[in-house]
Amino acid sequence: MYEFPRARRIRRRFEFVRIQNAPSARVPTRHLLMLIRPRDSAGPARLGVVASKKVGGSVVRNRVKRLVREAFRKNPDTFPDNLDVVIIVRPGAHLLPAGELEAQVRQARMTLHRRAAELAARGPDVPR
RNA sequence: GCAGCGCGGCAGAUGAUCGCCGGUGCGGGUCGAGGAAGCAUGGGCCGAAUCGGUCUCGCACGGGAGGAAAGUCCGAGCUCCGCAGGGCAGGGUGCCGGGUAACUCCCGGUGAGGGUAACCUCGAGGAAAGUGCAACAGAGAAGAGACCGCCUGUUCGCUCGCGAGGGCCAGCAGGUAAGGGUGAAACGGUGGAGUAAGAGCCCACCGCAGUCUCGGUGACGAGAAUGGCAAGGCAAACCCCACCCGGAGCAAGGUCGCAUAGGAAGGUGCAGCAGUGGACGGCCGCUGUCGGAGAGCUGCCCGCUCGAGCCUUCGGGUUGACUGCACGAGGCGCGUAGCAAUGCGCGUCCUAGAGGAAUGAUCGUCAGCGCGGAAACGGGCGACCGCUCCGCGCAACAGAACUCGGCUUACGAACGCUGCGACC
RNA sequence: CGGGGAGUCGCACAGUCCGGUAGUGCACGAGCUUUGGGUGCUCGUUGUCGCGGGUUCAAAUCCCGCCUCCCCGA
Repeated sequence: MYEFPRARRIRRRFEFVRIQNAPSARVPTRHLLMLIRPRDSAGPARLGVVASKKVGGSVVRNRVKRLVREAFRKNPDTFPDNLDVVIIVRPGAHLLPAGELEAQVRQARMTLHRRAAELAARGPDVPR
């Protein structure tokens, strides 16, 4: 149930670039910035995490990315199907107490679903 | 308790649940090869077992970051390019001996320097091969120098004295490196003797130099007699001497797949002669020779080889997969040689391979350290310490990207040693 | 991951090879010129030479070790 296989990750550079340059919607939280865009083919939501060097050294970046993936994995109902999500990590996220990052992800659930419904109504492939 | 020094080792352990990565095995799907049996029967249809590939899914088993994985500062392995020969550049290293695949590394020693000590630091060859540099200050900065001073002679003047003669100021000629002053540095140091004043001119001690003897593989050390001061500083200035060094890097390189198409612009160079073959000429091919831009010999030159194209810019395509890629100068244990670094022998183990990039998350339990508190217990003459329990806090630096050997930098607790202080 | 380059007044750069004085332009401040501003002229201020060691009498410069930033790549 709570899985995170390769099929649910964004793994190509051009995919990252396309989502970041032309996102369909942006959902911010205090320490994260989520960019979403409809998937090319149907399926569950896919995730890609971006952590720049502003966030910290390689140890800090890897740790934050793991925490974000864990939050994505444990809350599959937060992210609607047929979406690509790129989460950009903001500096300071690694200093949060345990569980706080996951709480931020859960808080974004309503917004994500509303935006996804708007996109479905507007029709596919309408970049913002 | 405070301050400091050092070295090798460690880098929390364990359980549950949910994940990630790759490996092995089994099973399902898929693709390919295969062709049994059957149907039909001159070419066909249908396609089981079995084998292999690949991705995907499921299950099981066992594995999954570091001492620095970091900085990329050295050295190697490995790969490709280059390699007839000679010369010149260029770079690196620099006490001695040993270790090593190699090193700018390590170990042991010598010398110099620092510290009360534990201990630490050193690019530590050559300045009598040559060239160069030393601002400012100072009289003088390299085999120099007389500014003040000291001393002698002499001239003029003044002055004391009855006189012989003396004193002072200034000039001139000379002696003098002891004193002052300048400087980072002033051509041995201290003391004595000596002198008009002085001076290694002479003497003692110290320093220095080459010689001899002894010890040591050697750097060097110890001693002896001699010389009689001559050789100043800087080579992380050029340099000399000795030794070493091709260039690039796993985005190296290899295999497969996909795609584009011999594109455009600019610059620059050239093809002659003779022989011969295609029956002959044009034309083409081959051989020889003259000329020849350029290319190669990964810095340059000589020299050699090739030689009709070469150079620059723009434009176009692919932005995949596998391999290299993990058994190695390998780890651990024991023995052995050695002061040690390390070598040798035997046994044993297989121990990460990702690719927007795995090794994680949550919750317990037990350890570790610090602070505070507590009744009892144990040790000590005592200051006090230990043990137990409770609460709170802390738990660093940091993430493999071809692989090793070092160096450097970052960092937690413990351990050993040195000095000082307080208390008993 | 690998290869290369640069750090000097507030800004942009010289000086570094071959060691002794840190300089130029803009900016800034003051004065003159103008009714005032601008322009022009004169004068002036401003530096841990990225950081820490070492060599030297003396270091921006020579040597070593760090830090930050930038560029390149099949």
